[in-house]
Amino acid sequence: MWKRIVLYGTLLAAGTLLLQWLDYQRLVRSHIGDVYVFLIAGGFLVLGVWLGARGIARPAPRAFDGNPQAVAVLGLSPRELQVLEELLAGRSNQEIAERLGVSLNTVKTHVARLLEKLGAKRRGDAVARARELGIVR
Amino acid sequence: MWKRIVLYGTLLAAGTLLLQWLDYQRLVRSHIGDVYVFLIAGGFLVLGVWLGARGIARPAPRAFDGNPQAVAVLGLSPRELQVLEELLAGRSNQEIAERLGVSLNTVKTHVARLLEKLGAKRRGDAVARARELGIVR
DNA sequence: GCGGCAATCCCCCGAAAGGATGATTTGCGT
DNA sequence: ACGCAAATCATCCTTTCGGGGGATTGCCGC
Repeated sequence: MWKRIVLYGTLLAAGTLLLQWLDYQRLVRSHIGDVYVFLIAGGFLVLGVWLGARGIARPAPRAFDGNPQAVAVLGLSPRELQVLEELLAGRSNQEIAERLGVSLNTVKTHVARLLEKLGAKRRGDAVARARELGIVR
Repeated sequence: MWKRIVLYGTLLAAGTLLLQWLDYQRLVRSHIGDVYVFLIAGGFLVLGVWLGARGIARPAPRAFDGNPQAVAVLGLSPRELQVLEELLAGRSNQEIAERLGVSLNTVKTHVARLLEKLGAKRRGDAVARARELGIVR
């Protein structure tokens, strides 16, 4: 983050210096000054396009943060989120139990709580809702 | 497309006129001219950011095709694809039967064929695989 | 016309999933 | 020290899924 700010700041400084230089040139030969004005405008336009493309377009492809807001509102515990990931992968309760190193009964209670917290009647339903809420990808 | 070109052209022309005016002002009161230079640079920078954000970032959210290749290779029938969509939504066999206007048994056979064609043991597994293959979103 | 295929429906049965509770342990904040 | 939430495991019971058959209809290509 700071790296990018420094980068952009440097670019701005460079652009400013360029402007100063161009301004000087323009004062010396004032007849062709309009050319430099266009160069300045074009240069900053290109710079802006570049910044916009990689700065603003970055968050456009949807950053999957796991949507902490929704998680907090629903009151999903860390363990339940883990189980939710397993559900997303289409695993059975038994598989989840083995992968998480807990008993089948424990997985069943976690799944049951996920179902009620997400307002779902089936595990597939829970996955679909979680995806809509942006909790999982 | 032409609409946008005309729009951008108009914006450029307006910016040029602004530049001309600012240039005149600068010549009159040459001491505060640097302020205008910064305004010009900033204005075009903002314009460029705007253009870059909505022009270049446009093709980023790529279209979803449904991956006909994978469907053909797996030999998935149209009806099976319909059922697959229902599975993605997390619906039960009974719900799917009602929504598609067929019997529960029919849905079960469709699901069973989807499972074997997708190499899945559970419906959730089938959904996960179909998503990986790009058949569904 | 016959073979193949998609789509439809049926039955049986075992396995998986879900609902309803209850209980224990552990860590965390007041 | 106490209360609370999370995590854990359990039991009993019902519903849903999935696997194994089998069967019919309609359409398409050879």
